[in-house]
Amino acid sequence: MTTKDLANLIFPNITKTIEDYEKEYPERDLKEGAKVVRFAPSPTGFMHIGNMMSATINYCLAKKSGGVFFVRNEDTDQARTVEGAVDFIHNTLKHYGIYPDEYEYKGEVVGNYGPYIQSERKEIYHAYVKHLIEIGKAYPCFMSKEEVDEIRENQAQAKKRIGIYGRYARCRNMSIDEAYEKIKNGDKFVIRFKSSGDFDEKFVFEELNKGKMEFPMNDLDFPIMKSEDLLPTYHFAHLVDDHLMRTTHVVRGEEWISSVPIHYELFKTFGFEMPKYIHNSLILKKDGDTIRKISKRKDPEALMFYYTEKGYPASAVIESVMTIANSNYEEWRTQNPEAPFYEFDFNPKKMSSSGALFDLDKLDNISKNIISKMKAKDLYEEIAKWASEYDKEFESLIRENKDLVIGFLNIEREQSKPRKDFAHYSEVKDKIWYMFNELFDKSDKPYEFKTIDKKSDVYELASVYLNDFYREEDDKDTWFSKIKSLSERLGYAKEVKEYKENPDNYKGHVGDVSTALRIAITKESMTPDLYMIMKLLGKQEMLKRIEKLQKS
RNA sequence: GGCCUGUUGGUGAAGCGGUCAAACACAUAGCCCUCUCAAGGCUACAUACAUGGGUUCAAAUCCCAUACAGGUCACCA
Repeated sequence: MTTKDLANLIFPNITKTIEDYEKEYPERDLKEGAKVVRFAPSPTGFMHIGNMMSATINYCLAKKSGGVFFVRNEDTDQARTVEGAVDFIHNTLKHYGIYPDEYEYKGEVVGNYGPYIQSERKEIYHAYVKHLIEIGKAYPCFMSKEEVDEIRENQAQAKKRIGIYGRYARCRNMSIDEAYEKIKNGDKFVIRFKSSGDFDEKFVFEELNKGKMEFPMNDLDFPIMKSEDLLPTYHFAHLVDDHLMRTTHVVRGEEWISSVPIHYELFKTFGFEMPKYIHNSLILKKDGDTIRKISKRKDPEALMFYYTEKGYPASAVIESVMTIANSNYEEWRTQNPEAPFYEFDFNPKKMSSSGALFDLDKLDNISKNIISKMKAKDLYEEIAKWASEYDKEFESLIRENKDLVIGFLNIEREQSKPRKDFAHYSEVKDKIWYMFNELFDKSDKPYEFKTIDKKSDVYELASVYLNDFYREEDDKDTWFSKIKSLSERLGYAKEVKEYKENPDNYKGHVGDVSTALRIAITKESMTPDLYMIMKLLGKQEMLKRIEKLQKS
C-alpha cells in the first residue's frame, strides 16, 4: 500500500490535479501594484460593524490600486449557517455603495475565478487534499472528539502546550495499511496536515500593520478537512482559495494572527507565494467600567441593522468606520471634502494597532455634517426612502405635503454654515411634526411658558398679531419690526438689552413675545426660524389653528 | 499554561530620539452672537505618554522586566 492508494481510496472521483487548477486559474493580468482583495464573511451571523470595516478597507485598497475586489461566501460551517445572512451581506454592501468586481449571488456568477461560494468548491479542495495525502503531508486521523478533548485537558493540567502535535498526534504514524483498512471499514476520520515544523525554530513574518513579527514554527497537525461533510477547515480553504483566486492582500480580523504559523507552513508546503496580511483590530465597546469586544447580542450598534433602522446616511457610517480604520483619514477628508472615500490611500501602518471603541457620538457628529450639506430636495428623498421602510404613516404624511416638507427642510440650509439638527432620519419626525395639521391637532403637548402662564392669553396675543400685524408678503426685517411693535404695544421691551437694563419697566421682552407666537402656532417653544415657519404655514392656516385652540 | 499583540486626557488619536510643559477631532463646560433652537466665533477642560529599571548629553519615542488588557491554542470562521 502506498500513500497514493490511500488517496485514491478517500477520493476515488477526484481526477483533476492541482496542476490542472493552476492552469484553470492563471495569474491575473493586472497592472503593477494592483491589489486583489476579498471580502470573505461567513454567513453564520448578520453583518456587523467589524465586517463593514473590513469591506470598506478592502474596497479602498482595490479601488485605489486599480485592482479587484471580490466577495467570497465562506460557508464551510454548514451547521451554523444563518438564513438570510447572505442576502443581508449583499444588500448591505449595495446600500453602502460597495460594489464587488467579482461575486456569486442568486445563481449569478461574475468573474473568472469562481465559484465564489466555498461549499461549491469541494472538488477543488479535494484535489489539494488528495495531493497532500499522496506526498505524505496529510493523513487521516481517527481520533474522536472526546479523545482530542481529553488530550487537551491533560495538557492543560500538566501545563504543557495545548494541541495535537508530536506524540499527541496519535494517527500520524499509523501505517498506511492500517489506515486503509479502517477507512474501508467505514471508520470516521478527519484529514490532518502532517506538520514538519519545529516549535523551537522561529521565523520572521512581515505583517503590514504591525511590521515584522517573530513566530515559532508551526508543529500542529491541524485538521484540513472535516469528517462529516468533507468540507475544508478555514485554514485550508484560505490556502486554496486565496492562492487560486490570486489574492494579493488579505485583510482579516486580529484573531487570525495566531494562525499565521499554520498558514505559513501550508503555503510553504505547496510552494505558493503568501498574500500580504493586514490584521485589523477588534472594535471594542465600553460596558460600564470594562472594555470588551463589541457584541452582536448585547450591543445593538454592532449589527448593521441599527444604522439603517435609525436612518443614518450610508456615507456617515462609512466615514465613521474609515475614521476608526485609519488615523489619518479625517485629515485627508478635510483636505478632500468631496472625494469618494475609496480614493483615500489606505495605509495599513496607520491602522490602529489596539482595539478602538466605536464612538456613537462621533458618528452623530459626522452624520449631522453630512446631512446638513445635503440639498433640501435630496434630503427629502432620503427621508422618504427611510420612512417607506420604517414609518409608513410618516411617509404618507410627507408625500402628501412634499412642498411643505422641502420648504421646512430648506430653512437655514443650502448656505455656507447650515443648520445641523438631524443626526439621522428617525429624528426628523420629532422636529417637524407641528407642520402637519393632522399631527398638530392630535398633539397633547403640555403648555409650558412661565412669562405668560395662561394659555388663553397667548392665543389672544397670537390672534391680535395675525389680524393686526402679520402680512405674508413682509420680508424678514419688516416681519421682525412688526413683532417689536407688538411687543411695545403690549408692554414688552422691543430689545432684549433694554429689558435687561430695566426689567421692572416691562412685562418681558421681544423674545417672550416671539416665544408666545411660536407656542401658539407650533406648540413648541423651540423651532427653526419662525419667520420661515409662518410663511410655510400661511396666514389662513395659522388663524385656523388659533381659532381651534381658543375654542378648546 | 504556551504563543502573539497592545497600553498617550471621557473617546478616536498625532507623535517614531531633541522643536513635547504633547497636535487635531469628538464629547463636556462657559462666554459672545442671537426672537427660541440649531449653527457660528472665542475660551476652558481634562493633574494624558501603565509602572520600574536601563541606554543616551537628551526618551512618549530605543532596550529589559513587571503589571494590566486583548487575541489564540475546535472536525467555528
